Amino acid sequence: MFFRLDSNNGQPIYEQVLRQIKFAVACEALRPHDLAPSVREVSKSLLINPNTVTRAYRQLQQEGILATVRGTGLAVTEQAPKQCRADRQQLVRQTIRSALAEAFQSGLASEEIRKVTDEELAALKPKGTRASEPR
Amino acid sequence: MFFRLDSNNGQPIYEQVLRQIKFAVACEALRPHDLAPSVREVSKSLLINPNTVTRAYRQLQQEGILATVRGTGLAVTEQAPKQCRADRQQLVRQTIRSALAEAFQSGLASEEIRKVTDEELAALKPKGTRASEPR
Amino acid sequence: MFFRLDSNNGQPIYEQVLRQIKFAVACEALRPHDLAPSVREVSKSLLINPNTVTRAYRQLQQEGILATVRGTGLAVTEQAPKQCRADRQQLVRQTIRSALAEAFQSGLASEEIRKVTDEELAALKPKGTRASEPR
Amino acid sequence: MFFRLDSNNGQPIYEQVLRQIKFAVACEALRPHDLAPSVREVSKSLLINPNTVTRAYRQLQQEGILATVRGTGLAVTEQAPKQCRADRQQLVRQTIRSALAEAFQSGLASEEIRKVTDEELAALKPKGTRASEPR
DNA sequence: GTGGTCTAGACCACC
DNA sequence: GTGGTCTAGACCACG
Repeated sequence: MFFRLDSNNGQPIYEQVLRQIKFAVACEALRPHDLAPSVREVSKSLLINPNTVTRAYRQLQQEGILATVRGTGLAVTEQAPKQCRADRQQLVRQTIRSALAEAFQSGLASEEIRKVTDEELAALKPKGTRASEPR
Repeated sequence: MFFRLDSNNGQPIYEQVLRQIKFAVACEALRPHDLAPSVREVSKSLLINPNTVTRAYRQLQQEGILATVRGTGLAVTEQAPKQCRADRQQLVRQTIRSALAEAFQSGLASEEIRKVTDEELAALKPKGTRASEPR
Repeated sequence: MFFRLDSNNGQPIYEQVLRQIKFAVACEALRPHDLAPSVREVSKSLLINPNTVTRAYRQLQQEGILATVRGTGLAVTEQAPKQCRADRQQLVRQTIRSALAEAFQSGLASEEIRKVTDEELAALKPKGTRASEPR
Repeated sequence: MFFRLDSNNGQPIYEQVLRQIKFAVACEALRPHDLAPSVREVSKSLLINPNTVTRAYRQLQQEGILATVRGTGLAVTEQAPKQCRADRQQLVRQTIRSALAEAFQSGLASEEIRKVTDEELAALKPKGTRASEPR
């Protein structure tokens, strides 16, 4: 597994791990009955404490994304893909909504917000589009 | 003063107070040499701890938005309006940027992000159409 | 608060804490908007690690029983009482069900199970009834 | 052999195996001097790790239920039937006792517990009425 | 004072 | 090897 941590962007590490697992499930990099990478493995490769990984995994269990197979590891559940895809949708929507609401509340007209959003989107796009360019 | 607190939306209370002062300055509800409402007044009307207000005011002093007038209170500085307007711009931009970046990073295509953004903006508009009225 | 820990009965400590909070809510010893005893307080009085308490409290938050009031503590939610009462019912039922199922599966006739259950209930009763006897 | 595993119901697999052997002895499906099914056989038919079966068998030897017959396998001992029947009794009793105790401790009156127990027993009965048939 | 996060390292049961 | 629990102690932001 190839995790990346953005340390110090305000997001707790355990949550970054959690999201990346969900993301992997959403893109079918992890499928039902697959084992998630072991706690020790993740903690070693990311140079973080096993407890931090455990915390992410525990929450994933509570959400029904992972389930323990004793002595074996944590397996992706059958329902996980559906749930993770839904999650991603909702998460993104929520984030955008609150950002826009904040912008709005701070007194900007919606046209201005729109303009800013378009600019930022344009600034972001290149990185993602380049992927389909010939190398 | 016309403050509103969204308790528990993740934003620290002191920061909400801070922003609203800045906002008031940006839209000229507070002008240079006006006195900011007293700590006591704010804390009583918002039912929050005076320390919290103090903290917001302290930071506003550090940023040069407010300045003490001995024996009188905290007054808005001459440079404050310019600074607050700039701040507002930058803050909003930053917030939107990171929200979009997060959306992007979570694997959505920029068209999808665009769509979601437009929907959310439309949902927000009704309440705030007033913002585009002539001033 | 007067918590009791049955150490070494197999139940994790964090879960015992969790249950006792739920129980307190169910009996209205803790009501909505009350603050749960602080992490440090509980950990000191039970001689357990703060993290263990934190874990219980975190789960109570996830279940919507408690909610953080920042810088203040963890408050019982409005919905908590209903939820805790339901929980208790369901928990007990589930425990009994699986015990009986196990008994059944191990080859006992239901009359035998019935007999054993009655005996055990009788053995348990005195402790609870004695409380209303004169001392 | 007619084993069934409830994976992930909280009971260790090795213990489920162990119990089912004991059960087989208790109901005379396995009699003294019979050979217990081989580790290989069991592990293959239940799709579990041979070590897990070995562990169950090791404990059965320690309890004197099984004994090695060199070059042949593990045979049921003479004393086994008596012991297994006693075990079963005690196990069931213990399970029921702790379930009831938990129910009690969680604040229910014994009448309520009684009611719940009866309901659950009734719900269980249909499947197992056979248990009261003459043998 | 409050909770939230993280690290370090221990011990356990299970496979 | 796996996860689960617990301890000890640190640092942070918030009120």
